[in-house]
Amino acid sequence: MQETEKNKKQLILESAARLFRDKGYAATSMRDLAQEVHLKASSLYNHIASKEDILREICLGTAEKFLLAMDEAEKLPIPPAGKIEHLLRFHVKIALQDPTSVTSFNDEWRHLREPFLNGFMTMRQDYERRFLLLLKQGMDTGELAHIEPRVALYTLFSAMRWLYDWFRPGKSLSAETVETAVMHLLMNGLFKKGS
Amino acid sequence: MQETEKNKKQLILESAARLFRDKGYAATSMRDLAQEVHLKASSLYNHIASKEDILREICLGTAEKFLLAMDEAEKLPIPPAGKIEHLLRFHVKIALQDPTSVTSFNDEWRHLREPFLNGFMTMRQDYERRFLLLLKQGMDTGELAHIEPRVALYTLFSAMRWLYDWFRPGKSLSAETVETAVMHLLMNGLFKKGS
DNA sequence: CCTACCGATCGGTAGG
DNA sequence: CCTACCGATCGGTAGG
Repeated sequence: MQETEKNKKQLILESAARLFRDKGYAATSMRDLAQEVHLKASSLYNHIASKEDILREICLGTAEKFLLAMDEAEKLPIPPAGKIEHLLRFHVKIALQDPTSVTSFNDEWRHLREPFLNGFMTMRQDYERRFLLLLKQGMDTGELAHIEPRVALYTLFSAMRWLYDWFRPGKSLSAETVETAVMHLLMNGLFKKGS
Repeated sequence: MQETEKNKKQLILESAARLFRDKGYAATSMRDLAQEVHLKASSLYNHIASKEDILREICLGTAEKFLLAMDEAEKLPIPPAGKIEHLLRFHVKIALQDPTSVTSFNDEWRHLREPFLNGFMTMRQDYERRFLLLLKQGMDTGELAHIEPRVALYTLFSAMRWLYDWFRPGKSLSAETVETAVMHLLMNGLFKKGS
């Protein structure tokens, strides 16, 4: 059945994303993954073409989500700084919603081989280029501080990585608390404001 | 000879740190490493006890460097916010000086097994606990903005990770430019100051 | 420091 | 979806 076929594949992709985040792509065996979804290793190949194929679907799927958010942000009828804030909040939200896929996207994409590696890097560069443009525009309008734009870009992206890698919202730190605190730190800095 | 013995081991550790950063610990084979230092795989074992032993030396050695910097910072005759700035500048500096070891420290430590895993985590937690205390003190004195301290801690640490992972200072981005820009962004935020 | 080799495990296939 | 199995590669050892 098409239906179950699809659900099983989705389950495999989700289990793989979790294993890749927890142990890393290279340290995750197809036998680990098979056990997770209650199959023998050989049966996985009825649903996916190869181990790399799984990583490819996760990485390209996540890249598409980021690019869609960028499309949306660019269309907003607000100044550049607002678009950037919108995107950074998206980074926080996706980190809390789908942390496993985003960790593969961030940390494991280097295990892709050509031609997928190139396709992935092209998407990533496109996102970075457009984000960089928004940063420069925000600096030109005077909304944003004049900080070397590439350094700002990578520092902002990097600042979220603990959210993907291992953080899980819980009783002691809620999703709201985290979003508020992260945004405040990145937008206004650690030092108390005042001129 | 003791002298050459030591140099060779140091060379192995440095080559391993570079391979672990570029390919990951699990994807780096002892044969990869042997080739890098012009030996056969079996000869590596005259210098090191095991693959995990290499990772352990890198991770614990780096942890010690961070703890030494913390000792220093705590002794400075300045307010807490200054100590934090001092430590963050240390994070930038070590990222530019020894990026390979710090990447293993950050990304590959999870491949350690007991009892080393526990020893490593204890050192890391000690560093985080002391950094957290400085943050809280800085907020109490009114120097630092009131941001959820643990979120601030992990966001600050995470913000540097692109420096370790893949950045190399060069003609287009010098070490000075990077340090200035990163510190400005973290201390004062992306938005232009002004009340 | 090397040659020769070990058992274990890897991703993946054949065939039903 | 499974059993049975493949060649390749893994970390590491024996012995010199």
